[in-house]
Amino acid sequence: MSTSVDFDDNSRMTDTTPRRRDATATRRAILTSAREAFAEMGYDGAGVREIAARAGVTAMLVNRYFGSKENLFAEAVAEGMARTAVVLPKILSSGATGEEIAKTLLGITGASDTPMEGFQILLRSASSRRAAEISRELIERHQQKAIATALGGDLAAQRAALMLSLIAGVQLMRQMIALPALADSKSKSVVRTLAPLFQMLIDGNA
Amino acid sequence: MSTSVDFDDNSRMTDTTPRRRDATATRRAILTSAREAFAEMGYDGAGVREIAARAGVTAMLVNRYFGSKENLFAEAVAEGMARTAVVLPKILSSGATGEEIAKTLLGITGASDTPMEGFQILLRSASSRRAAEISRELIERHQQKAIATALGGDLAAQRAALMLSLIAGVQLMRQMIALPALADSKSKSVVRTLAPLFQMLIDGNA
DNA sequence: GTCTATAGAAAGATAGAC
DNA sequence: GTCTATCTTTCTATAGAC
Repeated sequence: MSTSVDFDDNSRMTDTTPRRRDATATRRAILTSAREAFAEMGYDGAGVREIAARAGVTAMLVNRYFGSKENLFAEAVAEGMARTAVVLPKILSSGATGEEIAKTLLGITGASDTPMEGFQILLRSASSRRAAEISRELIERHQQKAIATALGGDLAAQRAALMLSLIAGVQLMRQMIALPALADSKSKSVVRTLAPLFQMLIDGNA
Repeated sequence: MSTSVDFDDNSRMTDTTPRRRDATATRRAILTSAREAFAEMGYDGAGVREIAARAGVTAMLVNRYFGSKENLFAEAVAEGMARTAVVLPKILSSGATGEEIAKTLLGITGASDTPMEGFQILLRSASSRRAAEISRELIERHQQKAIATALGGDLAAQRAALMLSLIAGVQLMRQMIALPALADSKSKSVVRTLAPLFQMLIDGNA
């Protein structure tokens, strides 16, 4: 590298400098963009071009950094699920009541941008076989085990799985399908109906 | 029968006879094929070519009979939901217990071809905005009202909506995500945990 | 009524300049 | 490290023969 240092020193010759040249920042921007796009439009709906455009780069870089769309999706789901993962086990481990869980759930499934991004990606991407596999792995590792531990008692795994089912179902019907009875009606009356279900899953049945 | 066969009689002029020439049967075959394909692979995953091939026709006829893929999907969801619709309200209206519902649900979400095709299409197609709209309309009209009527009592609409949420969530986690705690473990222990939830939605809470 | 053939758009991924 | 330009495939939808 002695004599041919002519692209940093004397930048007169090759002065292009197309962008900011920060690999980690670019990678991070793509991943964030992908997380949002997948949550909004699902695995099939979100195109690499669009994800790249949101991140301010070209489609080529997506494949350069992540190899393929599938790999990008796996990382996006992992990050989304990691974010979501902190919410539920936390409120459970501190001995929350069914009503508190119901309130929390309804509070974070109303707006469009939510802490439930992991589940949203999952729901919007359930069509893809590969996406389902990736999701199962992540749910099992991050969500179910943490919830089952927090719940404790008999049949903790099943109760945790059913709690996840109920949460996913509510998010689906309320946020994505927008079933009026859940989306439009007063949160309070929904909480009243939903709370005892969570309470029963917390307590376990004799 | 007897003398008809005008494509056999004067077959000298137009002798092609490419297929059987039964418009309603062809249309019906396409619709059936579409219902299965959408349930299996979702709106984006199922291509018109593949749907047509399963029905034994070419892709062109799909658009001839249904105008577009979106219209075809709408009809397929409608039929799938109508089939699913008869299951739940029926067992509810006859005063079923939570345990009976739980047993029924687990019985029809294990196999691959199920009476829950309507929900399956919905879950696999939740990525599509248009699919969600179509589904909401159909769920509201066919499922929720029937269930709410069968349930009766206070907050019947919310209770029905939550029952649908729970059903959809269980189907999602058990059949599509294949969460081991729900998919692999003995049905009996899952029923034991699930039954009181349904019972509570049936009774309504004081 | 059904076919073959193809138009036209959009997808994911790659090559090579700078 | 990032770009432009392009390859290849796949999709929905249409045109026209029979």
